[in-house]
Parts: sequence; structure tokens; C-alpha cells
Amino acid sequence: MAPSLSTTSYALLSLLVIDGGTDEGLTGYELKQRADRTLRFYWVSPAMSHIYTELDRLSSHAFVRADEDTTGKRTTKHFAITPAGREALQSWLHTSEHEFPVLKHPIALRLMLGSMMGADEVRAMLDSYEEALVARRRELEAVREMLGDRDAVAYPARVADWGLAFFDSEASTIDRIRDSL
Amino acid sequence: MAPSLSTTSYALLSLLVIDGGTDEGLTGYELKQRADRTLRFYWVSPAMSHIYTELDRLSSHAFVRADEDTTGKRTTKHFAITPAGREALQSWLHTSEHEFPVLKHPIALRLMLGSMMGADEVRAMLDSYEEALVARRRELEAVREMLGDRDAVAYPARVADWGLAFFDSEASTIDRIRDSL
DNA sequence: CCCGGCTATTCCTAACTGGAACAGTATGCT
DNA sequence: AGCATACTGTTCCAGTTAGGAATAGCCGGG
Repeated sequence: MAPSLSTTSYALLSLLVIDGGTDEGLTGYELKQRADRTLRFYWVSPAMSHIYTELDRLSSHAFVRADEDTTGKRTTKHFAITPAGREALQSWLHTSEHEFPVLKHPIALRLMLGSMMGADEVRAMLDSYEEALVARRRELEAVREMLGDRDAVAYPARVADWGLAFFDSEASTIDRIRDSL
Repeated sequence: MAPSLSTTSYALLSLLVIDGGTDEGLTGYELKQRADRTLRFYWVSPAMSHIYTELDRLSSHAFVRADEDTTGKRTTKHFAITPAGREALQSWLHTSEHEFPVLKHPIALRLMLGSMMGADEVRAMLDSYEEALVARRRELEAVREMLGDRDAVAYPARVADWGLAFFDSEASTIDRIRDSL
């Protein structure tokens, strides 16, 4: 029955619910910006090309409606979620198969070969990861602050807190490993 | 100069250093088993077909040597890292940009839409994630125990500890979110 | 008016997944 | 010994996901 879409498809659909629910939908470009701002913290930031192919797919299932805007010389498309799309999202939320998170951690991968690097280089690597982590945390903090404690966005706020906790856990792991060298 | 390989290529190369360093190399099949046991905790567990294509690629760069075993009726190939391969791995460790970790978190993604699910269903989802987390943690604990506190595997042990810390952080986040519902 | 940066989309290629198909090997049972 | 079964090992194919570059209109300031 329900066509099996990829998780990223549903992620985009959920962006259309959260960010594009009120007005007349978002362009692929805008969707990319929303994804870069929030989705990337707990999923991926899909490539532009990927977003457009997913939108085509969603469109073919009538889960999104594509409104062409031909006012200028260029026709741009605004995508909005349809009732069928909301239904599909609902039934996906209810399915009990919850996949386990996947962590692709290049730093841990390199740390595995620490003996080929030497303690100094390992320390330098951890330092630069810590810096990147601080920067990334600040970006997420900004998102978190924008959410505030409004009831309407209580769940997104919880997800943001989750991300912050992850960053903090990473930071303290870095400290512990550095001390162990 | 250095042909740019994917991170997964280097990950497989590092498995050949760690697991296949002493004897005469590993088969693609064995490599898959090693990957399933350790690599998946901080990177991915590549599909068999992917492993073989990467081995072909590594072979074409002479970073691995393919020894054909024709003793039985079937010829199997054992792959061992070459000095050139070690060099490539070294220079990857030293030179390349350290990408930021990517976390693909289906549970967080669904939690985002918690208001479409209702508190009970959210709780159920968190419960089942917690269970999966406990199981996964146990598997990693087993790996960690096998490593012990031998100096030779001090770095892999640190990576395993990192993974355990991540699981613990996830568990406590689940608790906190459940309390907030 | 033209230059640079933003908006918007498309195309091409590479990375990666999953499944099926095929075949040899080791084991344990009757 | 014969046989079933599970494990080992490899290849092929079809599809999905991802990244980069190319293209082009839009929009403000000097």
C-alpha cells in the first residue's frame, strides 16, 4: 500500500510540515536552507540534486503539490505538502520499525590508528575537532534559543537539546582521551 | 599525486592493518566480518559488494596485494596491505581535512514530529530505542573486554570507550526527554 | 549599467546498498 | 557412506543517495 520512501524523503516532508505549513510551500532552494539550518544536526543535509529528485518522487506520489510560478522569465516551483502527504507521514511515524542511529565518525576512525600518528598529532587532531565542535554547538544553541519554551515547538526544542547533549558528551570524551595520552 | 580514495576505502585499509597485519591477509568475506564487529560502531558496515569493489580499486592502486589461493576447487583471494598502501594510509592520516562526524538519527527525526504522534507513542518509541541501545552497548562492551588494557591496542580501546560513552549519553538523554513529557 | 552575490534548477558522475545467484567447504546426523 | 544444512566466498545487477559543476535569472549597490 504505502509506497516505501526513503527516510530522507520523510525528513523533507516533515520540513514542509514544520516550516512550510502556513504559507504556499517552499522552493527546493528554500528547503535546502531549512535542511542546512536544522535537519543536518540529527540527519543529513541532502545535496540540492538529492532534494529535487526527492521532490519529484514525492510529487509523483501526490504527497506534495508543485505550484509553478511563472511571473518572471524563469519558472520556479513551490512545493507544499498535500493531505495525502500528511497521511503518509503519519503512517510512517506509526510504523514500529525504528532503525538504529548511524554515526559516521572520521575522528574516531583516525584515532583507531593513533599508533601510526603519534601522540602529538593525535592531540592536534583532537584539538581541531574540539574547535569545530564548539563552533557547531554555537550554531545549534542559536537554533535552540529561537525556539524558546513555546509549547508549539516543544518537540523540536527537545531534539535541539538532544543535539546539545551529544556535543557536550563529545567534548567531555575528547578531554578524557586527551588526558589518557 | 595521492589518488583520492573514499573514507571507506581508508577504513578498509585500516582494518587490513589492524586485523590482517600479521598473517597473509584477509578475504573479502573476512573483511566484512571484521567490519561488522568493530567498524560499524564508528563508521558504517559496507555491503559485501561495496567491499569487493573497494578491494578492486585498492588493488588497482597497488595498495593491497591479492593472493589467489587455488588449493581447493575454488580460487579465493586473500588481500594484504602493501608498503605503498601503508604509505597512502599514513599520508591520509597526516594530510587530509578532518570532516565533522555525521549522525543519522531516525529517533530524533521522529521526535521532531512528536506532536503528530502523541505522548504515549513517543514514550513507546523511546522505550524501544532504549532497549536497542542496551543491546548494542552490550555488543560493544564485549569488544571492549576483548581489548583489555594491552598497550598494543590502546587506541582501539579508546575508540571503544568513546562508543560506550556515546551510548551512555544517549541513554541519559532518553531519560531526560521521557521525564519532560 | 554592469558586477557580484543570491536564488533556483538541472545534469553528470561517483559512492553506496541490497538482493539474487552461484558454488565450494565443513559439520553433524542417520 | 549419504545427506542436509549452515557457513564461506565471490560476482553481478539494479537502484538509491550524494557531491560537484554548470547554467541562468534576479537584485542590489557603485
